[in-house]
Amino acid sequence: MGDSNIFNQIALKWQKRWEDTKIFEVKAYPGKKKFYCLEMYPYPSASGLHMGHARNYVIGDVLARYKRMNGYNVLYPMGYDSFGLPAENAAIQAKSHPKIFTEKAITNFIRQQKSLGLSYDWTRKIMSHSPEYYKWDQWTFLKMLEKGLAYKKQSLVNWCSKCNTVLANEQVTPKNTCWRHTNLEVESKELNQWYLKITDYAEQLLEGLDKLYGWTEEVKTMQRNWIGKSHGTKLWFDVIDEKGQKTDKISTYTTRPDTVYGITYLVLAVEHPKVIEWTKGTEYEQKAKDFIQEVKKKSIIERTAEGKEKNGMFLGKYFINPFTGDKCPLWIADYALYDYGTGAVMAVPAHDQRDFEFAKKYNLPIKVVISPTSWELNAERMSRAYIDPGILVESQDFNGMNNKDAIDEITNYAEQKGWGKRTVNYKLRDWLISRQRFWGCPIPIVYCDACGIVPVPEKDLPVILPEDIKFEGAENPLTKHEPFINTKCPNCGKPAKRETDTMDTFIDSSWYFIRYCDPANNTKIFDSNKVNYWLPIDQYIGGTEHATGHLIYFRFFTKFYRDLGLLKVDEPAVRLYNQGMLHLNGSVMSKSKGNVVLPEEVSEKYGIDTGRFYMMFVASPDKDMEWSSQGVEGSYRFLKKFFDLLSEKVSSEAIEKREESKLHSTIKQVTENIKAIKYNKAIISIMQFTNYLHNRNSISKQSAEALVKLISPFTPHISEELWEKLGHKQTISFENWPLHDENKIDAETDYLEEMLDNTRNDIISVMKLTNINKANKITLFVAEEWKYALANIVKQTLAETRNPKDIITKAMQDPQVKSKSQQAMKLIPKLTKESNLPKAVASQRKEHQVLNDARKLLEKEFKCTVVIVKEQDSNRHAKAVSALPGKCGVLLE
RNA sequence: GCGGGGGUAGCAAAGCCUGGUCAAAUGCGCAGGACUUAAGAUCCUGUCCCUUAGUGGGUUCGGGGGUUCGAAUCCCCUCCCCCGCACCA
Repeated sequence: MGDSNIFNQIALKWQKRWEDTKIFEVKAYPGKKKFYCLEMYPYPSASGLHMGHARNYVIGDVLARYKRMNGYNVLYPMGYDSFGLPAENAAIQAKSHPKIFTEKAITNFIRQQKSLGLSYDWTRKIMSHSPEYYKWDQWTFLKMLEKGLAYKKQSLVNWCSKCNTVLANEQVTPKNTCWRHTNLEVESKELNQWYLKITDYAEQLLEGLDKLYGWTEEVKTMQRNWIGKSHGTKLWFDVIDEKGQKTDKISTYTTRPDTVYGITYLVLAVEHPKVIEWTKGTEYEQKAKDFIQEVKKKSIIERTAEGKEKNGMFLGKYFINPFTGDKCPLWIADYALYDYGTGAVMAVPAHDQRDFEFAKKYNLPIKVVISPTSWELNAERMSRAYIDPGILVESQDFNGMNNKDAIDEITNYAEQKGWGKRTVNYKLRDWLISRQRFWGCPIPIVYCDACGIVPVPEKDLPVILPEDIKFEGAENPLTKHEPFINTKCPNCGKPAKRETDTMDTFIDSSWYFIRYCDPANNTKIFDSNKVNYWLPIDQYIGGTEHATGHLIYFRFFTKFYRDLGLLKVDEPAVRLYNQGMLHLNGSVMSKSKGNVVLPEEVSEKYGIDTGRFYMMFVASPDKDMEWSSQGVEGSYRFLKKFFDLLSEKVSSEAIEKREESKLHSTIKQVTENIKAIKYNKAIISIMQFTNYLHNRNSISKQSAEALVKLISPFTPHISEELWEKLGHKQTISFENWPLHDENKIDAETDYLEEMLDNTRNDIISVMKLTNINKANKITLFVAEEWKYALANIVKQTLAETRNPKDIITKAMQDPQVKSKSQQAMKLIPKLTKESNLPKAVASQRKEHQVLNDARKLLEKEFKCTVVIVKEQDSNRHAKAVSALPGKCGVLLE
């Protein structure tokens, strides 16, 4: 391989310098404005990172660099989500230790990330597999235990046979597969596991969403759905035996208490404990067991997909509907979910589609209690449930009531009678955190025959994951590691056994962003002062795929620490940015698909700045984009042009007015667009200004310096180099961001410059056409433009009225203006914006001035006399027209 | 079904919030030209259609309708694509 690219050499030079001078290391600095910019920390995969990952990091890096230049104390850290299965599986295969794989991968990640020029404060690096970090996972767990938020229970759980562990609800895909093995369905197992009571925070997690103004609606909606709050009513019914004796109670949850008079049966989920209880010793016992078996064989998706055929079975029991006194049958059915509500459903077949289908299949009665206003429902002839609003019928005292009102009224009535109670229900479930795997944070619990479940005392933390382990098969080697398992009960000192399950790795990522604020603290989880200074995260960047997992968990943890009094914020991140995916050859770039572009390739060929620039330029960072090697070439061409221009063509002359005007509007646009993370637009402004300067073949020092600053967040290495070439000794990274001066932006000047350019081109064209290469005199015919006519109208109208709309109308009535309405209207906003008369006049005056300037410039350029006459000066105009074919605006003499 | 995001010239992608300066930025691609022995690189010009030295005219922003002096932009209807949730009682 030959010499690497010049940009690459520059990149290496500056990366080394940044590292040597430690310029990106930060400290909490109370009183100084801060900005916390964070990308979701990665799992350090052995395959390293490709440009798709790089895109994500560059989005944050650009912002971090921009904020630094705006005087913010910027916290921009990186770390590794380094517990987890891939490393463990690799270790199993190689009969080695996951730590070895993990740390090797991390080393590689760091090397790659540094090569991207990311301005992280590397001293804050955290790795969740280090005992210094996971000690505080354990500490947090103990705190939760203390507060009653961690508990152990026997329950049906999701089990992935490939991962050989249980999974949280959030880790099961909608297709009911494991998130890591998307073609393997998860199984259901009944296990005794540790849970975190995230449901205690359901309401806060829901309400907090309204405060997250910097989150997309998409993610907030997903979280709302996931939390799944609904208002309803709990109703309980007396259960009777065949003789009519009351034997038990059953409670149900409904959002439709207005339909209680239409209940004709009740179904329980198969998991409901009452099923076994009630059928015990009856003729239904075996049948029920078989039915449950049958249902459990099916996957959750088979059971719960909408439209699936519903199956059920009568339980041989009845209940009394207290509203009507009717005796109705109790069933079990596969469509009832044990997880939701109370695990039992009061069935109203006339007004619920699922109940309707079930009733039809098993010939259960259908009773209409809500009637549409304009026609009559006939229970026998219904082909589907009636779920629209209507008027109550067959509902005793509530007959005739609008069903919406009846929801409230009937609930009141039920509460009065003691039959039911208003409740709020959530779909959110508690978080199952036990994992039957080795490579995770040990759960700090000891089981003692005498004392039961005993937490490891805080002083004994961390419970360390042993290094001398042997993998045999896929099983967690901790279960056979005697020195780990065998311990003494912290309570009574007798021999006891340690919990061998480890925690879900999402625990690690639930608070890592807090630890960054105080990463090396070994006396407590973090220092509150430091954390209160840095939090909340001002800009969080990561994929939408975490919407209902990590992004809920980290909010939960934040609220928990807040309740412990450790920090003050309610929400971890006020702004969340979801980046788009990078594609190659039409599909998402990924190692497993084999369609990756590596940062190394890009660096070698073009320098990494080119890659950064290209990715930020092609599309808005939140949109998916396609990698195109030709596109990268284009960016490279531009950067070379940019680099040459600023290295060689910087002049010492004072900045010209027009250049200054363009410079200031460029500063304005770039700044606004970076702020809004519309980097693509910011870059385009930079390109346009650069191209403008390039055509003029010179650039003032003022523009040069501003331009280098403006581009520096995107192409930091090249920018440092140019900054140095411009004679600066300090890094550009902390230079003041350029400010634009609105007064220097002069649209009028820009417009007139364009006009001058056109005129110049006209003259050249005419010269060519007439074979004249030098004219002594050039006469320009400038149209007595509609502008003046319009300005007059505006002036007049303004004198009469102050309503811009009137002006427009009046202008349209003027035949002269109307004929050129399209062009004429272009000027209207300018003139009417502030409805102020002097401005209209001023703009008129200015035009004359500039025409004069134009004349001078043209005279200089063409070395001749230039005469400007109004087009209406018809003599001269006629002469011009006759001198050349067509209508002529330029006459050469 | 519910919720979210989209459909713009050969391709990618701006513009839409705040209607007029929009035949619509920018990049890629393509065509022509300059330079060169040549290729590459670089630079210039063009790139919806017709016409022009410049101007100008015509038809465009998924489809249809409306509001307006004026619509890619606002409103209504409709078609298509993507993504989340989904028998949640």
